[in-house]
Amino acid sequence: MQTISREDYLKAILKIEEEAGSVSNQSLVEKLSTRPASVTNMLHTLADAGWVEHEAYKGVRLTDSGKEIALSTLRKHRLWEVFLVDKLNFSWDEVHQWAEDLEHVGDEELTNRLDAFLGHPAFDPHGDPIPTAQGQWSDGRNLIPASKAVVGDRIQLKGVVDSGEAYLQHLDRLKIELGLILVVSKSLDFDESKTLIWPDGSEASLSKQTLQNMLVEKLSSKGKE
Amino acid sequence: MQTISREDYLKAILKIEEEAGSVSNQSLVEKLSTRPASVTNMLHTLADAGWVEHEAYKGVRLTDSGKEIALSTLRKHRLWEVFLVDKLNFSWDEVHQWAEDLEHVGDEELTNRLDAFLGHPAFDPHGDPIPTAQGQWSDGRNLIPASKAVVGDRIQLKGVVDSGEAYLQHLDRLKIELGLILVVSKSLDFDESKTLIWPDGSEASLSKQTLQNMLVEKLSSKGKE
DNA sequence: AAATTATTTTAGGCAAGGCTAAAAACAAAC
DNA sequence: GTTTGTTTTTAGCCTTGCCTAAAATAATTT
Repeated sequence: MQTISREDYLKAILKIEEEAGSVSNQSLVEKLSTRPASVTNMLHTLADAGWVEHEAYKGVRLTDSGKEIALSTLRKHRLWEVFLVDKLNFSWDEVHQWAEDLEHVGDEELTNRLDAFLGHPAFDPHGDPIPTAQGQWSDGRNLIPASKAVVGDRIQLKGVVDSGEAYLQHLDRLKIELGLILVVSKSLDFDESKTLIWPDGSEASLSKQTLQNMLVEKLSSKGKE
Repeated sequence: MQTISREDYLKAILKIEEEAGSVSNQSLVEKLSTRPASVTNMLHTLADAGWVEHEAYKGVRLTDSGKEIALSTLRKHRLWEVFLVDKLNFSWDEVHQWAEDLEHVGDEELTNRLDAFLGHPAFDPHGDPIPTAQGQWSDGRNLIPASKAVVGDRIQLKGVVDSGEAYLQHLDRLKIELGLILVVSKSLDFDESKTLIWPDGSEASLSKQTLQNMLVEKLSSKGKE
């Protein structure tokens, strides 16, 4: 049976698998701020439930059913983060703790409705991808928020993170639309804004906020290919 | 320290105090679907924390600090119910279980932002009043949703539950505004709609949805006082 | 290879909060 | 005012998930 603690462990294992490839007990101790004995304990529980495969002294791997739970939990976490930022106007750095609680609430149905209500966002407020209901990472494996592009990059707009009305109107006024290719010409550290060059040669500076919402693909750097 | 279980007990005690005046262990056994020994146990815990006064064999009463926690929990519960119904389009009978979980998430700040996001609703989807941030029951002790009025009632609009744009425009089109006095002339069981008479003699039928959002005061029944 | 260090597991406790079964206290009925 | 029945409490046990301390196993160094 699923508990808060078990979901937390599965989510942590998933993340470490992504980041590091293999999952040691030590890595879980660090990620979860707990003790080695607690980890060993819980890994037995998770293995008994069929959510991980665990060989003593050899590390863990998620099973298919374990991965499903972990992805669903991560999905809920990131959707709730979007809710807290987009709807309740929290800043992106204030939301993690509450999302940590909210991720354990709701079933598939509630999560899908929340997803729809938020406009099917592809990334959370930190730019991390939100798994789909089918447990896929958003297809844009090659897409990044424009906020992560660097000077010199040629980027093409492939989607938006938040499809709220106000934001789309904002893009309209800037003459930004899907498929548009831009070049990053300047990047300001202090407010994380960037200056972009349009195909017609005009320039404009976009805020961090705006850039985070633009889902872009990096094209070959000074492309004339 | 506050836990989920303790908040559940405090909320249950508050409700029983409202409904029955005094709170027996037996009433808590029923309300919480638990066992007598568990109740006695928890009452000791709550008394030690200073949230209730408990004399053996004599029942419990909330202290001021206990009441504060209970009201805050109830407030969160009802606000989340409004969220689930108004924003995620659940029906009013589907939301209780999830609200039961959500009520334990978030602090004062988050709750107040949720409240603002929802338009400071005064009643939850079941017509139960939502305590304010100050722990007051919404002042309208004498106000009810129009959906609870019966045929023959003269009712006066004193407020709206949800102040969303779309709903207010809907009221406009019906020529309904604050202070208007209406008489209930007919009530249909199958869809819970009601026919109302305007002061000028015109009639119209309002949906359950619309009625639930109208906060009215019952005036003396055929009033010519 | 042997020794040292780091990691993982076992063993045994602890707190929260549930439970059953039995005892104690109150309430009602004769 | 006993007796009977209901409610509450006590006593003792269970599960989850955390902990420390010590033992066992890997990994690294010499």
